Amino acid sequence: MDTLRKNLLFSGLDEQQFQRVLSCSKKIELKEGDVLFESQQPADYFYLLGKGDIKLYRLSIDGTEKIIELIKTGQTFAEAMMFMEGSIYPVSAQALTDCCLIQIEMVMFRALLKDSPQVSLKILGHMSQRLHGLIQEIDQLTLQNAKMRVVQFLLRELPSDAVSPHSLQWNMPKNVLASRLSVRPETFSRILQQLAQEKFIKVDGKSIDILDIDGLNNH
Amino acid sequence: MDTLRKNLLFSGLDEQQFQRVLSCSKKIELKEGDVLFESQQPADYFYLLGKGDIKLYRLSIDGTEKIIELIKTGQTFAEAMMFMEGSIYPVSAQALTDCCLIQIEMVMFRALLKDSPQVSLKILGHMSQRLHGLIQEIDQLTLQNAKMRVVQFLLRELPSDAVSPHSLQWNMPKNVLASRLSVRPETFSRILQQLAQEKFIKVDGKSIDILDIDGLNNH
DNA sequence: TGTTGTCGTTGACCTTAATCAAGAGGCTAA
DNA sequence: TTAGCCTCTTGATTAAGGTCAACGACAACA
Repeated sequence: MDTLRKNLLFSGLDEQQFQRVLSCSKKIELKEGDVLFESQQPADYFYLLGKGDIKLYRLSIDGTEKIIELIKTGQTFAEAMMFMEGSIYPVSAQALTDCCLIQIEMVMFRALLKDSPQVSLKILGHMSQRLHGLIQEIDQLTLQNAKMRVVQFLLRELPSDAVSPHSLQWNMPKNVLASRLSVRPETFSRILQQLAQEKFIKVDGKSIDILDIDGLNNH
Repeated sequence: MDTLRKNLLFSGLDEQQFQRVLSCSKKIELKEGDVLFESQQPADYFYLLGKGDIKLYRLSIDGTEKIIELIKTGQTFAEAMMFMEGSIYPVSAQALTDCCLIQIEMVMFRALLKDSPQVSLKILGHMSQRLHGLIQEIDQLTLQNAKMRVVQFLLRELPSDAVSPHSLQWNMPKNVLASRLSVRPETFSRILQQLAQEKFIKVDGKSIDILDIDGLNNH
């Protein structure tokens, strides 16, 4: 429950309010592969991920999966659905690794917001950011090609003060990254190989060395 | 200023609060083609469209335009950016027709929110919906092909109680619709023609008759 | 130790929709 | 009226990326 206290979202709360949040929270553990919720299910809870990785995704009719977002330790998710009439999850959530998370009742939390404008504003901030991110996503899907998307993705994974060379590492399979980027695994592989040939990166299993950040920036 | 009073967003305000909103609002008029704001510009205002049509769009480096959203009379827009640090517009806005709109100062309005949790909740609701819409958009871009997108678009333009046949009409050029759907005008034209051949619709200039709603629903 | 399964890569081929090019129709302005 | 400019459509071609199939690497495991 320490994770909860530390999360920015709740930092505007006084002790009493925080206790109220606690009282409608519950610890949840997931094994790798467990499904937390599915798209179109009623959205009664939102979550704070304490440990592990979660993927948010949508399925098409023919079963194809598109990962909308990868949630990492410390992030909250699904809180954006709290305010819709009907309020169903627009995505499904599945654990990529063993996870430990905190489940918070939306109804209770929403009630709390009436007394606490600061928290409302914080959530609004979160949602603005997510909105911005989604617009950027649409941008990339429509105005840029697959290679650009991969490049942008790599650049965004870098800390802002990174200098070449810099090493990146993932603990999830490459096809997950591919889906996140809306590219087939085969294409993802080919693009990485191409970037390696151009001496921008060096691929070695699940880690990628970024050799030339500036080079990547100019396509 | 009557438009303002009628908008749902402000319906939770008492007279005094409403006066505060008024005091930081201004009426704006645009001619067709006028640019209201551009992407990356500091976001100081949000807007309520009283009359006309506005397009929100992004430009790629090579000048290609992708319309993110078409705003119709009565809608508010850009209010989602109110809560970002830095707070810049993620899109550009241009008038498709002569417009009449109300500009509201974000700083002032944001201050108001601290005293009025109901309005905060309303805005949160709005943003949830927009978020949901964007996710659906990504869904359509990645999990569906161009024809499906057009079909979904047509279906969504129908009022929920519509029965076949039903006539739809636009006052904007077809290439605007095409960009909204992330399809080239040529492709859009071909798809409409194809749907017409399949007897699902009948195209006549700027109006389209939907002949078979059920047929469209099953692709 | 081999067996099985997953993951990643590679090659050959195919499909979708973009691109390029041309022309038809409509509207406005001179 | 014609000229010029849009918008829209249609046809031919192309390119990006998806699909399919095969295979090697590697881990888990009996």
